[in-house]
Amino acid sequence: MLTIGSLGKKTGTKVQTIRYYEQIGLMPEPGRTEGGQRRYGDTEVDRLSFIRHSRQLGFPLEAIRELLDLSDNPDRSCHEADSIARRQLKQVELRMDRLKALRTELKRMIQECSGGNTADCKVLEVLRDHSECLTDHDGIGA
Amino acid sequence: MLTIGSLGKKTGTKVQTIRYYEQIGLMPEPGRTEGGQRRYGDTEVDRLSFIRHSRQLGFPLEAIRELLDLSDNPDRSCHEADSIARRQLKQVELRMDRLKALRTELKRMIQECSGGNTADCKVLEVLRDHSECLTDHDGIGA
DNA sequence: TGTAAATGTTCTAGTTGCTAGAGGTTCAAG
DNA sequence: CTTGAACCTCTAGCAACTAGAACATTTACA
Repeated sequence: MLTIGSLGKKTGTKVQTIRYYEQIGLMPEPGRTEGGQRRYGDTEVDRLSFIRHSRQLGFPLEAIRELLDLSDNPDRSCHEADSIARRQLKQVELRMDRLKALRTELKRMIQECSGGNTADCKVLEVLRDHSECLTDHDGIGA
Repeated sequence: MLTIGSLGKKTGTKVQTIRYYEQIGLMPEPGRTEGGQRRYGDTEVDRLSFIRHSRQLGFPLEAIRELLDLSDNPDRSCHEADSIARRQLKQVELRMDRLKALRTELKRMIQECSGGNTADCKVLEVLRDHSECLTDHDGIGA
């Protein structure tokens, strides 16, 4: 039986985060000691590992909730899990494309820095001049 | 003189977002009509364009605040702007590296999907098996 | 057995960068 | 002069946590 702290260490999760997952129903309410402290077993270690690994792959918590659901019903079709993963891959590729464009522009900006004073700073100039760039209005690499 | 709506259209910014920037002191308080509606001039168009363009390049609002500050003081050194940009480039490259790793793992996952039922779904299996991956504990492509 | 340190508890509020809605006012066109 | 679009303020919500206050429990060691 593990304390919340050791579970955290085992899975690379902060204690507060584990409690947060419990609060939003992603982790089950665990057993408690007489004094009211949480105690965890192997099932919980596995579940939390699954969650953390999925998070590291960028899956949003709602997608993880679906995946856990699929995982709990072994007779359902694999296609659903597959399509969730595909959706996630699309997201990742989209973000990569955006970041690539950003990197290019940032590099250009930096290369042109004269090192003088800000009055003729290329960095600020590029930032000011909106027209030069591919005006991707809902931009940001979110 | 522009209304907040036309300023928004000109710069690709939602009205609420402009008010939010004002609230956090990134945009100045503009003049008002007798009825209390905001009216903007060219200065504000420029400033907001600068902000939006910087956001599209992924700069956090705090960095933009610094950049605007530099921009307002033309006698200060360009190096500060340069180093902010460099910091930002580092962030972008870090995120790209992470996303690249994620993409690889996601692709592998998807390719191995058998299409059967979830009991032997590779996607779920990979997600369950934490050991296979480069355990990047504070991971996420944030 | 006593006690102190480490770890646990709940609750609330903050983070970033917006976005949405309620409920009301002003403005510009016809 | 009316109508309807666009404005106003204010509050709350989103994701996915993180941090802190104020207190309780557990564990290790003397």
